[in-house]
Amino acid sequence: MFHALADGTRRDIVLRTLDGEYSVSALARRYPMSFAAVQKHVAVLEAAGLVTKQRKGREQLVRGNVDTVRRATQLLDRFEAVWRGRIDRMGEILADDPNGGTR
Amino acid sequence: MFHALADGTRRDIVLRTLDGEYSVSALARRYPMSFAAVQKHVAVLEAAGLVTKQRKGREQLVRGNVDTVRRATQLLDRFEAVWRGRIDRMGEILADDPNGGTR
DNA sequence: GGGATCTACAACCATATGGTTGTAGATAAC
DNA sequence: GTTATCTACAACCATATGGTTGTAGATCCC
Repeated sequence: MFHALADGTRRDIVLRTLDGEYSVSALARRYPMSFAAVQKHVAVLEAAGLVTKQRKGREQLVRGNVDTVRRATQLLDRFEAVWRGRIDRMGEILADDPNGGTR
Repeated sequence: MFHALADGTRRDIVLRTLDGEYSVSALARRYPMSFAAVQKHVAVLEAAGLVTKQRKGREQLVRGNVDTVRRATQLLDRFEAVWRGRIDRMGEILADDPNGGTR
């Protein structure tokens, strides 16, 4: 998932498709690369669950999936929680032992 | 930055070093790979600003940088904000036009 | 001083990545 | 029916990635 978000074009595709539906070719027109390249990016995003595709006639509509974005956010929040835990423990040590950290 | 977070070993290193300080070799002992491999991961994380290194004698202490994690979180929050904007607009359309979406 | 440890970095390798072009199947438009 | 459009996928290429081993400079310990 982070890997899928690691590419700038893919992040942009997610942003666009969170804002509205786009066919793959409509997306491709917006980037200075071939249709096939954009198609691959969409496939990576789809495999990561960041977008979903829905057939509509001959075109395939791409929509961003906010639930997966939320899961990424939650994962990063857990990083911050670990950090807070460390800071809290440092506070406890200072509170328990007035001489903590000195010799 | 997302690229740096895209590797599982690197995410684990960030987690550990957010929780406490580790020398590079102390980190390396925890993973089933060579010291040099872990060193490279740390270098990638440092370049992305996700960890900082501080010399202490012959060892190099690695600390996670919560500020950068926060920036990643904020970026993802912006993704969700775009999504909310879309939903809000959809709500407005329905409110403005009772026949919206039908033929 | 001499040996052990920690780090840095280069060289190398297999595979993944991001891009290309080309071909082919469905669907829409005329 | 024929042509144009949208999509899928394969083949290919250059470069990046994640791993290895090896060498070498600092620092610590005896």
